[in-house]
Amino acid sequence: MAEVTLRDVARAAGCSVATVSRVLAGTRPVGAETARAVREAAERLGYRPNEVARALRSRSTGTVGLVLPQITNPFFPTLVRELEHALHAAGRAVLLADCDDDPATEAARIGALLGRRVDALLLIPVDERRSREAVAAAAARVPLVLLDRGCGPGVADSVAVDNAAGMALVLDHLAATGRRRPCFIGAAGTASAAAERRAAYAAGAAALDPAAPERAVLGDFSVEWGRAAVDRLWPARPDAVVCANDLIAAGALQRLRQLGAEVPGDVAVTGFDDIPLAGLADPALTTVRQPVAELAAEAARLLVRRPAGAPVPGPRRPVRTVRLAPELVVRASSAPGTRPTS
Amino acid sequence: MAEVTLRDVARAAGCSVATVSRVLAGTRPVGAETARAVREAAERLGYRPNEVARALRSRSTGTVGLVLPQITNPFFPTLVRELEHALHAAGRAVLLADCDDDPATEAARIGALLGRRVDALLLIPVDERRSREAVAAAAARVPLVLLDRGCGPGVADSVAVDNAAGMALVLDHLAATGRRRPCFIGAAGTASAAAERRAAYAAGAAALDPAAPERAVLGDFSVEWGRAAVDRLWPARPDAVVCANDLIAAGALQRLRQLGAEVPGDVAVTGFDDIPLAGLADPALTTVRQPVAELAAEAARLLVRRPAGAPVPGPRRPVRTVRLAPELVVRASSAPGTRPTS
DNA sequence: AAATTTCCGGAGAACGTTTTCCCTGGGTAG
DNA sequence: CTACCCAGGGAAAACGTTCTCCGGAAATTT
Repeated sequence: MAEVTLRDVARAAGCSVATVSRVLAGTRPVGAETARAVREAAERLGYRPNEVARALRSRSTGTVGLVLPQITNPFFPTLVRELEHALHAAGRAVLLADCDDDPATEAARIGALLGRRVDALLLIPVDERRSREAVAAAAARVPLVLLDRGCGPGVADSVAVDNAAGMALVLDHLAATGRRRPCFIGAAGTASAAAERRAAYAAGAAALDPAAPERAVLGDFSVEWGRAAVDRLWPARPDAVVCANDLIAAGALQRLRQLGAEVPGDVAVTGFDDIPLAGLADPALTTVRQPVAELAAEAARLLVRRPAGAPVPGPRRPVRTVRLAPELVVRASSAPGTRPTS
Repeated sequence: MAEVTLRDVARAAGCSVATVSRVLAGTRPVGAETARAVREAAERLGYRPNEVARALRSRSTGTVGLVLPQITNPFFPTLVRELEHALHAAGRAVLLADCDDDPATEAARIGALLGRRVDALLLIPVDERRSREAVAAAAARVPLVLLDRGCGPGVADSVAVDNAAGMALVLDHLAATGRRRPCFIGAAGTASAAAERRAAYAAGAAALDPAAPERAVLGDFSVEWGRAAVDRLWPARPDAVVCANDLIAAGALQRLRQLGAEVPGDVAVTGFDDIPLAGLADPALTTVRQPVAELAAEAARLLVRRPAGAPVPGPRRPVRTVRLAPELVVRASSAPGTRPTS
């Protein structure tokens, strides 16, 4: 009653467990009549295979660990959603681990997931440097794909948006709409997204006008920092504030308006990521949309397409890195200045 | 190399697998010297117990399924975070399932989780009615706690905020700050939160002024609906717009300002849930904060505190329902009207 | 001193699958 | 007619734990 097993089905169908297993798994041809009887019995008894036993025997749990820094970071939920769907479509369940933005908990969670014998790990590292050791160790035991952020060269396969291209889109757009004195509010961390975006801004701004002084301040990826940064930058009267992500941009927008600046009249503001908040801000935020669904699909593909054989073939297999193209989403916050250099 | 098992440790320590198991699990006293040898061997070989085998034998996976309607609903991430931490602290891993707001996928996901032999389910039902069947079936097989939303009476244990109390807090606050002509933007769904909040509003508004006409419109829990609803309500010139959640409130706020209404001068706006967006809106949103951490802790407690014995004792065990008190968070959007009934 | 209990340790049976053998019977090729 | 092969089926060995017996030695009681 409590638990219908293969034995019960076999007994009811009048054959052996082996046969039942073969019918249900379709691993070997079975006589038509027997197959019918088995299926009928399984149906009638309400047989549900025990995934745990299956996992033990076949050495594969059909489970993927998803490790992220902080689920409350508004960029992650949509990513998690896409990943969950992509993986479920591939018949894999998702074990979720939230690291509270702390490398130590991250290492602990990774360890716990490995103990649970996940087939693979999908991981957004907390910190480029301090996550490296745990990530490398995990990658040696199980297929692992890094998402959104890198973790040092050659550590593991990774999928991320092309941050440089995204930043270039922003700068081109601003230049095309007549902005000449941009500034940048970035994040100081070693997280690769932070580094790549600020490097791309620096490169792009220099290309636009080599003579212009580069105005950039660095903090973290938060609304608070966006507000604070504006206080530092506004006195220089930039005509565009380029932010390293949407949260910063939201904070900047808020503070600019408090200071009496008109957006986009006096100053344009741009973000990065296109989190749901971006469309809701007032004015709505021009930003760079990450191709979240493609990111997820690509990550799932990398996980599954691990060539058969040992889970981790050679000591130094080639690491695959996928970069996806972002898309510029132009909204009100960067509309051409209605109030020219008056 | 690939996999260190109890056998290996036993061989290295010169004893039997049974002894090793006992030492490591501490289930029975073992000689001091043997224990030391075992621990040393386990440490040296880097033994990590295989949770799958353990699960098969002990009929408990140490795993909890977390089923939610849509992880992208901004109220859920913080809840997920707290749940993940609470469960991890109890030594349980979290299997995540996103239902895409569809009862059919919800049923499928529940089935998949049961196949994976989760020890328990934590579930936020998609729909009060259409989720009932699947939820009841699941509750018959494994401990199940409903979160945030109910699913019909007597189906399963549940934990949620006291929506009526929250709505009362809002109405009291509005009355105390001189608002006299409130209106309500609610959600029509059968989700229990929607129903409870609109009932509580109706009750509270009638209590304040039995003669006042009740102005309420119903849609869904979205920003778009908030915007649309304002177009319907604003002509009546309410001095307060009470919204069934923060998303609606955000939309209402936006539209009101587009229409030239001053918030909070002309009209106060309130939300519900206190999602991160609430503090970021302009003006910041007065709302009802759900005690998310307590909700999570209580849910975890209910799951674990299932009395030993059969997972589901009687055919009709008493259902426990926990209601937690919310807290009013007063922000700018409901500051006392600076522009009286001029 | 004998009888009983306590303590420590091992052998081995589960747990529910999958998979490797092996067997049997009937068909086909030589 | 012999030899071989193939399809269909069963017995049983894994997978890595936990846990129930059981046995012997030491400690305690009678």
